[in-house]
Amino acid sequence: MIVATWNVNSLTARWSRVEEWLRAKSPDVLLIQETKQNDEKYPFAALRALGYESAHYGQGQWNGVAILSKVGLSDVVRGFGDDDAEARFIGATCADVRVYSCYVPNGRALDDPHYAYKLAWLAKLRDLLAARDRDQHVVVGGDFNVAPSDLDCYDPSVFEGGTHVSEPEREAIRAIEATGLVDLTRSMHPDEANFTWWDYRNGSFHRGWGLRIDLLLVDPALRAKATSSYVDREARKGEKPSDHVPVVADFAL
DNA sequence: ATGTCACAGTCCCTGTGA
Repeated sequence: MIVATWNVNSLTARWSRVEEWLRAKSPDVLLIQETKQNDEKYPFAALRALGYESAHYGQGQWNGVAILSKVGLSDVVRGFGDDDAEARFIGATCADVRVYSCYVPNGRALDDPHYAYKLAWLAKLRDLLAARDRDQHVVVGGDFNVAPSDLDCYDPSVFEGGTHVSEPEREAIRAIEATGLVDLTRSMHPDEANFTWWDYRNGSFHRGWGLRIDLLLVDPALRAKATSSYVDREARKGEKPSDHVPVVADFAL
């Protein structure tokens, strides 16, 4: 079973790239972040024609997360069941694997209220995962907006005093992993940076100024069944790319 | 370090978010 996660930075703007990528890679499950659409605009029918059922938690202008599946889609949950109005979290069961698509808040700056919101959001995610059914495989994928270690950042000195690399953010990721989850890309490629995002500005992609902030966290038993994983940096090239690229994994289920 | 992209509304430019 092939599972991927991709922050598309507007499914409206990215539709032709997403359609092309789905045809080329044919993942069984794709976790999408930043659809920036409501349900009325979401391409349910076009995705069905490609063989995918969809669950979407949309918000219109900002955020928006989705789960696409060729292998079943049931028990959908949207959000954490609290009063958070931002559409950043959706879960479903696909082929007996519990999957979650996460769009973690950016944080903006360490002294910005959005940073406290980010840490609180990550704590809510940890609590949900700590209470999960341990008999079921789980994939927690998405844009975490945190580079878990210095290897995941092209130049940590540039980010000193900023978000994405701060110790509280990294501790929040470790706390999520401590519920019994493995960072799949890092586990399978311990020495490669494997950046997943490059700023649109400054020619960052061609200069190699990237971060690894898009993650697939899986339970150890599922990690043992992983046969391959890769970051599809080809998706950052060509016409109208997202600033993020897909992270893909194959499991022998 | 900020050279871009996407969005909505003020609507062909500007403010906001990333």
